[in-house]
Amino acid sequence: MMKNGQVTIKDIAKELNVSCSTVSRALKDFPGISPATKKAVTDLAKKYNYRPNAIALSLRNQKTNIIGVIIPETVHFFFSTVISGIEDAAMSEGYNVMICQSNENYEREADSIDALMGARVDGLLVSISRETGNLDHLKKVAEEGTPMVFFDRLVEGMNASSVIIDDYQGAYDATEHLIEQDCKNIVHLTGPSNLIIGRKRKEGYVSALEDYEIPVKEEYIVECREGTSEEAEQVMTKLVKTGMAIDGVFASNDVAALGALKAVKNTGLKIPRDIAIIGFSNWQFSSLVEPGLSSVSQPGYDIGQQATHLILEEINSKEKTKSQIKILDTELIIRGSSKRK
Amino acid sequence: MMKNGQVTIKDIAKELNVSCSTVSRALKDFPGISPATKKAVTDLAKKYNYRPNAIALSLRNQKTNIIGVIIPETVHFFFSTVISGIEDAAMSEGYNVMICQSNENYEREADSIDALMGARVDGLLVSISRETGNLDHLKKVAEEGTPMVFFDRLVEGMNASSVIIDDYQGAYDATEHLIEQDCKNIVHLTGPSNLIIGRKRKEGYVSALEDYEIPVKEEYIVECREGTSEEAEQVMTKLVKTGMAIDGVFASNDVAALGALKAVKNTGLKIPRDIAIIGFSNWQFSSLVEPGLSSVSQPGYDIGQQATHLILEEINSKEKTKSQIKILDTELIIRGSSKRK
DNA sequence: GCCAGATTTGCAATCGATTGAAACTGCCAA
DNA sequence: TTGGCAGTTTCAATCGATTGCAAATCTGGC
Repeated sequence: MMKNGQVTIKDIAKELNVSCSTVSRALKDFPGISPATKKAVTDLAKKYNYRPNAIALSLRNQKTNIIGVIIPETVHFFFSTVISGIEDAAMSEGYNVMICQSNENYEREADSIDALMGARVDGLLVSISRETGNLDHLKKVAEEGTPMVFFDRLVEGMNASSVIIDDYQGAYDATEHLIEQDCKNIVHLTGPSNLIIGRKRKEGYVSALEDYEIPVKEEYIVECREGTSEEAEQVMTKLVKTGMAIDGVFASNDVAALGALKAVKNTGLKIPRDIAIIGFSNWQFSSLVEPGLSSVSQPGYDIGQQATHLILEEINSKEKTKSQIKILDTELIIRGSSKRK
Repeated sequence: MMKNGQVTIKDIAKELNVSCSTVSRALKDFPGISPATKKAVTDLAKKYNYRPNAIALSLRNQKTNIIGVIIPETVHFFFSTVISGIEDAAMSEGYNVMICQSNENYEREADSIDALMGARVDGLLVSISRETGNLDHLKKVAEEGTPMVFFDRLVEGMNASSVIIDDYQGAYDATEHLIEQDCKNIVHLTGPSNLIIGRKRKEGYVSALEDYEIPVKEEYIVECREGTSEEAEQVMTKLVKTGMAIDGVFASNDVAALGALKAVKNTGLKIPRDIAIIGFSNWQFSSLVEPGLSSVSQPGYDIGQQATHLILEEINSKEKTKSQIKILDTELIIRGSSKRK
């Protein structure tokens, strides 16, 4: 009966009057241990519920079997699916996951990376915060030779593997879908303009219009800086009241799309008959509102899995692997808010 | 310029031709180090971005500064807010967090606990899976002296601290609110009956009716087994069509409440005038639907914070602390779906 | 020139597990 | 009696940081 802490090899060795080496080898099925000793050791280990001390192993092997994750916010549905994918992939390969959320804050992101590096994680999966402009903290990681893979948010200026969504294509598909529903005057509600994903989505929107020879007008592209439903509702209400021709809305996220949906409803116009609406990200609520909100689904779970596979590959290969960018496809989810035909 | 891994005290010692002890003491501002040596050491440490190896410290101090978390699923909004609370509280006290999701699976829960114990976490925060009946894996943890705190899901038969929600009171408040809005015939849509939280909510509903001397009728209590919006919509539509008097709905979760909301709308009845509706959990979408869905908010973030504070208390106290159960209050969130006055 | 006393630094053990090399134990044969 | 050879087991070093205690170095005074 022990009172304090978990048993160690030493405890077992002492009780059996053998050396630590013998216990270690007995547990590992090494040759050169007599069957009697082996049985005594394994029995006692089982009785005391012996677990190898991962800390000691980490120190010796210079390998922690821990993957560090830096993520903007765990409470976003999308990110929580990513975490789920990371978790599953890591666990099935015998790795644990240490998660730090940056709360979209640069300071905290840098501190978290420091903490994870101090913990000697074998690799880092990073989705940088919106605020992050300075890349020094990331460059240090690379210099010190710790593998790093970015997900969801591409970082320019770092030669590292990344797993991202094809935001451009997703936006193109969404816009094309509206065009196919006979929309000719499509508003694009963008997110904050400093994120690459926002720019890519705008590009997709523009390209689709151009390919269908629909003029791109600046006044149809409106920024929703805060990302709240209320903001989008106000913006959209204002647009409708100007009297400009509008028969479609492509919002760069579902929250904004929902705001637009409310605004349109309130003005008495019918969805999708008068104005068709589509969002981006396929949030949980998107299927639940009335009418169901069309959206572009991002495979968060897949992103997590693929990013984890990439980092494990880098961790397990001796020489430096060539960095690669995986671009995952989005999926168009069509619901009532945009289906006219 | 190093090519491989992070610098250690040894590297610095070698470069300056002093011993490891000296470097260690210089970095820790120990007395008895000459100013010149101290400066040389700290300068070099800074230059090489030296970070103490947490693994080595953990081994020596028998303390990892890591908190292990077992959670059913990270993708549930509620749980992700809990994680956020845990993360913030832990980080502010210098702890890291290792998260494993059980996916509501007993085997995986047991494996995860083993992994975390192997990693020698200083304490465990656990929300057990729905499947978990056998408590052996948890009892082992307790025997080995690792502090453990349960959250959200109470575990009967373990003498451990817990942080939970007052489901009974939340349900009581919701029902009382409907009564105060002059509802006299209140339907209760329950979740699957095997969860404790479901039973507690039903009890709250019944108590409120009794306290206001409203007869409790069995046909007004309907189970929604699957927990989907569609199921609730069907159930509710059927109920309304029977012609029984209904002027209020208390659903034990927001998804069911939303289904009821759709059903009522489709029958042409007005919300909240004809039928008032309130749900439970205050999901993200609840504020976004039309009309806004009243609900009972569960303080997930607070649960995470409080659970973390409890576990840190246990970790930092020498003698065994008395286990305590914290019951956090829910908050009634009143929106359009139930506000008649 | 030498020693006391003060200042500064190094040695060695520790934490738990692993592993190459060395050592020990039987046992049989020469 | 001893050499040799398996079959077992132990020794000692390692990983990185810390720390009590010992040792080295320096300073100044006589």
